[in-house]
Amino acid sequence: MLLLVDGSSYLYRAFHALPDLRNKAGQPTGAIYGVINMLRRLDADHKADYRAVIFDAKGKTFRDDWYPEYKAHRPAMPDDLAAQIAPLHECIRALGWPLVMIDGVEADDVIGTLAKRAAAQGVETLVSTGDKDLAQLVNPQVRLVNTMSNEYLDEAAVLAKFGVEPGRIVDYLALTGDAVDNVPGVEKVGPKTAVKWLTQYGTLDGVVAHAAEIGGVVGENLRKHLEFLPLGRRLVTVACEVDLPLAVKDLAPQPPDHAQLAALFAKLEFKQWLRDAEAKAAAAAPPPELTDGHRGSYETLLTWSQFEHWRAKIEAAPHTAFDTETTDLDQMKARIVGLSFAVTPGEAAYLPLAHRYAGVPDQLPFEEAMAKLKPWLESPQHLKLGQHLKYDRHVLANHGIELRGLHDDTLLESYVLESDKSHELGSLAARHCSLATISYDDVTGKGASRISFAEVPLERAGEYAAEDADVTLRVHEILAPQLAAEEKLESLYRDIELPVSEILYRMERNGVLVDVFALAQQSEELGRKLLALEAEAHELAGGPFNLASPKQLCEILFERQGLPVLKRTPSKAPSTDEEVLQQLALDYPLPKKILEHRGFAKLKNTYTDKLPRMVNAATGRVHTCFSQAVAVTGRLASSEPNLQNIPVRTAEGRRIRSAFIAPPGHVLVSADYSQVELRIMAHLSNDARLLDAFARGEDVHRATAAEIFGVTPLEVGPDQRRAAKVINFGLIYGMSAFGLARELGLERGAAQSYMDRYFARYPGVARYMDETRRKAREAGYVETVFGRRLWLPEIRSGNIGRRQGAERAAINAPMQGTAADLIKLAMIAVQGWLDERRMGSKLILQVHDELVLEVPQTELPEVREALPKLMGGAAKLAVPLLVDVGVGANWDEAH
DNA sequence: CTGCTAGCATA
DNA sequence: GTATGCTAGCAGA
Repeated sequence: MLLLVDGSSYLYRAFHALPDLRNKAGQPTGAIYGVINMLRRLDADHKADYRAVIFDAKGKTFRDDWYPEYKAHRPAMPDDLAAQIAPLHECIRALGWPLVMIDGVEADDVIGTLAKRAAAQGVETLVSTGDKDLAQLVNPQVRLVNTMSNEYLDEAAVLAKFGVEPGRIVDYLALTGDAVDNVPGVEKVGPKTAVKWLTQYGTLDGVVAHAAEIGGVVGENLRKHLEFLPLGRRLVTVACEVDLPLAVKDLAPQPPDHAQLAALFAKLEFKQWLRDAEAKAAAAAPPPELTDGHRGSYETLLTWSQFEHWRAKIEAAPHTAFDTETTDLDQMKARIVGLSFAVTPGEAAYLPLAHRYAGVPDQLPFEEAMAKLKPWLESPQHLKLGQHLKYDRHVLANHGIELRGLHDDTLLESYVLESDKSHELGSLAARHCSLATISYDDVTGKGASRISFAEVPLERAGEYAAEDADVTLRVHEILAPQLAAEEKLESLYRDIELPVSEILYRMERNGVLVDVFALAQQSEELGRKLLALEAEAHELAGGPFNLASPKQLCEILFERQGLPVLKRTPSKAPSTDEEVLQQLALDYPLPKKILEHRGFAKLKNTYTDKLPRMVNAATGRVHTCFSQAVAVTGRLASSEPNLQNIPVRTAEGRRIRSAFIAPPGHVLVSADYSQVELRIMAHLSNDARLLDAFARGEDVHRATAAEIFGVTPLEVGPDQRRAAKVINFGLIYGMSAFGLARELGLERGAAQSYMDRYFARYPGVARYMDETRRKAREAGYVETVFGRRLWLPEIRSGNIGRRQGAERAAINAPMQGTAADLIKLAMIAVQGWLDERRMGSKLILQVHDELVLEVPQTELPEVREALPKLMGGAAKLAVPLLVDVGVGANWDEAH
């Protein structure tokens, strides 16, 4: 398909139709905006094999020779329009549209000629124009579209619109005239009369032949105009045989030059398109050339004299990047294989201590070397930096060494600067230093054939390990100044993340005691229940199938039993998720069994079977790993095992929770913030009514229900409170009326009216939501109360779904993120207090708004009293922070 | 053996 | 309708 755009016609229309846009320099930009906008729409709507934008060129045309008055009445082009032509042409070319402008030939004639040639080659043409004259070109191979009104004209549509088919449009125009081009028609003859005459007499020639028969003033006018009519007809006829210095095949779309577009849009101040172009330019740009010529001064330390030389270096250095190589990725089990150090960029050393393979060269004796390094590693005065030092801290602890002087961690530097990017050292090296690094997988292999680092040949190991230390130092030297330039981010990093990293290390090390026997017992009971349910399900299904297979389940439910499909998965398969089964269970027996089976299977497979296997043989406890740099909002994540999703909602689930126990003489204490995200919403939005509700210590869901339903708090019924609770949570998640309706089982309109009433009663919240979306759009990020930045790269996406997703994340992130900051501050306060008093109580878990401690009985009164104060006082917000404390022999009781 | 989907546990 | 991590099943290597 050939797509031809009548640039001249749109340029004039955009200039007059659009408001007087200007950039800061005062240059007019409205017409450019209008035309580009249209081209972008065309681009999105049509996949053209060939395309061009055609403009009138300067210079006289053959029509001027025929008729000196042609277009003569036109006022000179306004300066503000003339000024937009050159930049518009640049934009069009940068967009990858061939631009055609031929001296002495009008745009219409270029279009007509190209369309005709295309048809001869069997190529269909779509002409985008705002000019009705071009209707004469329409035929089975040529259509018109007015991209401003989205009106398409094929032959039938031309007939319907004008009353004559395309072939007689020139006759029609000769009669009516064309005011735009100053071609006069018959006086007093408009569309109606022209069509009437043409219908009656066939063609213009027919009309002329019968001119004498037409009565009235218009007949008189026609006869006066007879002499001019042939010229008029020639003037309005588009020439389809002009000489063109190009062919249809020259009009293939070019790839857009996003960098050039970004430069143009920046100057014109088309901000949204600028973002888009920048993003695409970045994506399209060849990745920066990565250098790996930075090795060379890497030394492998195999003699005492080499060792002492480097020991002197790190003793004297203001700070040293260091890294450990180990036997295991499990931080509680890993043993040291070697250590690497770097003090100046490009210079690093690897100290191999425990490589074991056939023919390995002699290494320095492990114990002796570690003993000599221990004072430096434990010295708070000697500053260390590294990548993910929490891991190295564990590894050293496994050898009885307590790392001190931890000054910087590139993982956390990167996380605070750009939480949404990868913080893996190789990515940091590529992103910030344009360095290609050796990956761990390259060195050890991966999957089943992965070898232990101890088996990696010294030469290869030395390259890899020394490079790690070197690159860590280089990345730090790039990131540290970036942090230093942003006071809040620097404080977030140094005053929150670094101290929290140490606390997390201690929590992981503490671990949590699990009643393995109780879990085993529960596993067995669950196993029996599962078998029974499986048998019943097979009975109901009329044959055996795997209840855990959604695919097989679909077959049974929707094909064999013919149950209605209520929902589909993103891949269009019928969904069998909990919501669907719950609905089906109202009418059929099998879904109920599946639901029960699913629930028990989840508990058994994920928890009661797994947790006992995660108990560390040496400590007898479960040691989760808290990830400090994976959640974009600033939250922690827990894995291996995840102890932040231990069941709590069902009785059977809580039984698992009750297997998390305190050792003899101790209790578990759980302290959680009450409705912390809603309180943060009150703080951020500064909404008077919401602040007041919290200040008075009201039940906030009840208060919300009273406002929405227009009753007193005492009159609020349970369903009303429940609805208000859903709304309050929905607000935190950036929910729409659609989502609310689904959740509450209401009509969309009813949900909307709830939301309208909410926002009417809490106008500060409405304002805050709008403001947050605006800020996200303009800055590309939103912030927590403590200045943590949450980047939203998709907030300006052209894809509506992605953009709305980013908007919801923008609403949620400041609340979730502030809550995350807050509990981190609380952890620092609590741990500081425990340390100061040399308490035996230990922090063992954090679950987003809850801290769990293992507390000696003797310390219970003190801890119980202190926790709410420490956590509640972690930050001064515009609302009180309420903390609920529970105590028990196990986590379930404490909760 | 690896990567994907569906489903589900938590805040 | 936000943020995570983990499981089983399954398809393609």
